[in-house]
Amino acid sequence: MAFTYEHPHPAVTVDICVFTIRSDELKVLLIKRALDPFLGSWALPGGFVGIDEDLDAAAARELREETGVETGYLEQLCTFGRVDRDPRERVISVAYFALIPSDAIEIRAATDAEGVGWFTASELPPLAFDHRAILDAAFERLLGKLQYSTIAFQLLPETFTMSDLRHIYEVITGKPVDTRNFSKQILSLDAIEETGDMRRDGPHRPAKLYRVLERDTVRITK
Amino acid sequence: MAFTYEHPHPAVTVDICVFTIRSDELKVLLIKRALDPFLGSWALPGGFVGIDEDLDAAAARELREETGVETGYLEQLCTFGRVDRDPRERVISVAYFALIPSDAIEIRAATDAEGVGWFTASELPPLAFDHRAILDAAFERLLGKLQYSTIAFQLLPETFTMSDLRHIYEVITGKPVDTRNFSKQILSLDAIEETGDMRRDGPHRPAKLYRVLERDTVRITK
DNA sequence: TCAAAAGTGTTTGCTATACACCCATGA
DNA sequence: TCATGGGTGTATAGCAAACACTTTTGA
Repeated sequence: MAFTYEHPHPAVTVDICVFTIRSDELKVLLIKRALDPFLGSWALPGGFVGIDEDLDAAAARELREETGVETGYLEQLCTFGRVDRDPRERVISVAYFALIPSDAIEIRAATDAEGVGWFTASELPPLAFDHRAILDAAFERLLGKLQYSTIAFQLLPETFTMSDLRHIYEVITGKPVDTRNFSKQILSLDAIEETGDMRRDGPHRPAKLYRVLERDTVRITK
Repeated sequence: MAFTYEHPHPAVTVDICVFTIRSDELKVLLIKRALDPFLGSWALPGGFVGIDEDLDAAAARELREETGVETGYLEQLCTFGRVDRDPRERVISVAYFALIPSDAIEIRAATDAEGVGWFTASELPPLAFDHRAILDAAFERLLGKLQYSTIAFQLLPETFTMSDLRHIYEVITGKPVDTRNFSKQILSLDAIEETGDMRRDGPHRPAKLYRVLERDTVRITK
């Protein structure tokens, strides 16, 4: 089957930067390319946008196919369209930025089977196409939004401690965060509530468990 | 001539939200459509991306063709790709956001000749396609960046007074701005300098003229 | 001399930061 | 009882906001 147009049309793809926190590190989902060009290279998950598929839907589909995560935070990042970014044909890629809770990753992507892997954000392998530039833009967005929105909550499991949350900030910014100021500031947002339960996990005082009030809303706080 | 692909390809366009300040109002550039669909409707300037043309270059070309402005501030806004946004075929549009100084508009677009017009941002006519949503997103971006960057300077002519600059803020936000706090705040950015000249334009004390130090850089200030 | 906009400092309140000790538990 | 991380309050500094009068000019 062939599709013919009067004027040349570029191909349009979505590429998704999927972040999560695991083992005290910010992780990025990459897949190993099974086709030329860049066969064998690591790359962002993504693919062609269906001709009858919305952009967001295409990104959500790819996210689901690669991680098994149905929902999760997804926002459009920006569009990369340099003429020479793909050696095959003109490809314009709409990049997305996704965050998923650390406990939501299904086995498919969590195991390194089938050329899918989670990489520490600061230790990435060489990437195919301009995917390194896309990831850099995504990380910058993440770092920015951390400061003025509730975006970090998207990385939390159902219940969590104040330390878990503080840890997310510390891991992403790479800087220690003052515990007293942090909990004051977070609690003043009225965005989380105590579950009433505690977590006991070591030779120390148990930690209060919290849950996020509006799980699927990211609020601007400043 | 025809172009054939194995899989269906969408068309890709750029649409540009061009803002300027004139007559104490925020103005938006619109063009009257000369073709179906939406023949006779007002729409954002824009058009198809050349198969060998970068996205930014396509946006700059459209800006030049419609306003006669060679440079000017241009940034990618976001990409609109709803399946049904164009009744003809699948069209994905990369939206851009442009600011031009109030004195830089060439006659071509400044006169209402050939179905090109500057509209007050708060009094827009019905627009073709999803262009109203694109403009809303652009205005939101403008309002946001006004607060934490030097983006407003892009709307200034070569030399200007402190009142001119304050006026830009007042027109865009719709709120009065305190003159004393404003000049303190602006001067502390070290982004403008006095030219040494004054502007005398009425029965009142003359105003100092300033110029922007780095005309083509937008700096994040917070 | 009057009307109109330009220019300029200080006070106040709030937000952000710095900082240290006791608590509850498991081993 | 000791080591470990959890939990909490206060004092200070820096930034943002409120606020009014004098200056210079053209008519």
